[in-house]
Amino acid sequence: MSENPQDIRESVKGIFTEYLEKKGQRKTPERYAILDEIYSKKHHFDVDTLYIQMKNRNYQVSRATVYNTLDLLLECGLVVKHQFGQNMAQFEQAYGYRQHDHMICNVCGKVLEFCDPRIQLTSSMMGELLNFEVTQHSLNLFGKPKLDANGLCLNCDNQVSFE
Amino acid sequence: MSENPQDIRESVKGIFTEYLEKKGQRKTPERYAILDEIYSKKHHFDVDTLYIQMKNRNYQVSRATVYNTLDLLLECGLVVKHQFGQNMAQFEQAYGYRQHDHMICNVCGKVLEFCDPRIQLTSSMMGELLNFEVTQHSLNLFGKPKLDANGLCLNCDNQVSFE
DNA sequence: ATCCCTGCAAAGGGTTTGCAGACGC
DNA sequence: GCGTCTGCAAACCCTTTGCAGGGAT
Repeated sequence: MSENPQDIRESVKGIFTEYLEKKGQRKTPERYAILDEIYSKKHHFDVDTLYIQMKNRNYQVSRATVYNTLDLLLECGLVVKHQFGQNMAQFEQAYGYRQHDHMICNVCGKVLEFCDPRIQLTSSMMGELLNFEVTQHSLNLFGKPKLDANGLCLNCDNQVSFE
Repeated sequence: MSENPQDIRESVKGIFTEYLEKKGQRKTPERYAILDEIYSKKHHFDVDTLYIQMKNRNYQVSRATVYNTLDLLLECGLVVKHQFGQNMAQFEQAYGYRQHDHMICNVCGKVLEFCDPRIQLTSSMMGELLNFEVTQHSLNLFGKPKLDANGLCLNCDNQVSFE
């Protein structure tokens, strides 16, 4: 049922191709390189990280192209976008990954994931009630990490203080 | 149990005073004017709207002071901040208002509110599970409004088309 | 050959910052 | 009077845009 990482990279390439053809858009190497970079790394990223990563791999793309391609990937559902409260948008892979939501650490900004199927119930119930066809949801929990006896954060192992 | 609008405006003033004194911050007329403006209007607003509103009332404050004061109000819990996905942060009153979440219209950007107590359950359960003391949450549902037989949006009554 | 896409750099827009003068304490 | 807050404008940062050259079709 669930594909391995390499299969996923092939699958998303196929989906992207289909999408580009349907929309009459060009299949440029830059676009595929960006898609592949996204799906070869860990789940979350921001535009600049992606841009720098590709530059470090000696694959030169402009920021404009990164933004342009991300728009396409958002539109065909291969990537989702989040605004966790900072200025910078965060993105993540959307294919081959189960539905989940996010817990954001108030101290270090780290993002953890969790699942709760009840969110789906709320989502569909409220859509019905308010006359919307819900296309996306985002539940973000913000919190202070609990510390162990030594004042170390149980999640990031950093020394944190709450003055 | 629930206070009327005028009582609320007095209550928040008291809370703000207490907070400013505890933090050793000055009680400037600008700060109180901003707080009062926020609690005299409808629930949601953004920085620029607030700034313009005050200017129109001939109460001149600088944007810098608005931002500064909003930080204080966020810190003492009288205001909450949202990022609904646009560039602009949205704020809302946090005192005297029941816990709720938001449905954002993909077409017109309008924001509706709803309540579902199950979110609290998810929030506290996930805090426990992930070792966080959850201080805030935001659940945003994004959706396409359902249309009536004439293609009118059931929520905003505007003619909308989904090309 | 067409004309969309890329890369570059400049513009945009919300937010933050630096500094001088004002004023709460 | 001291030290912080305000107002103004410039700086900042992420994102978008305009334009000329290049590559997909």
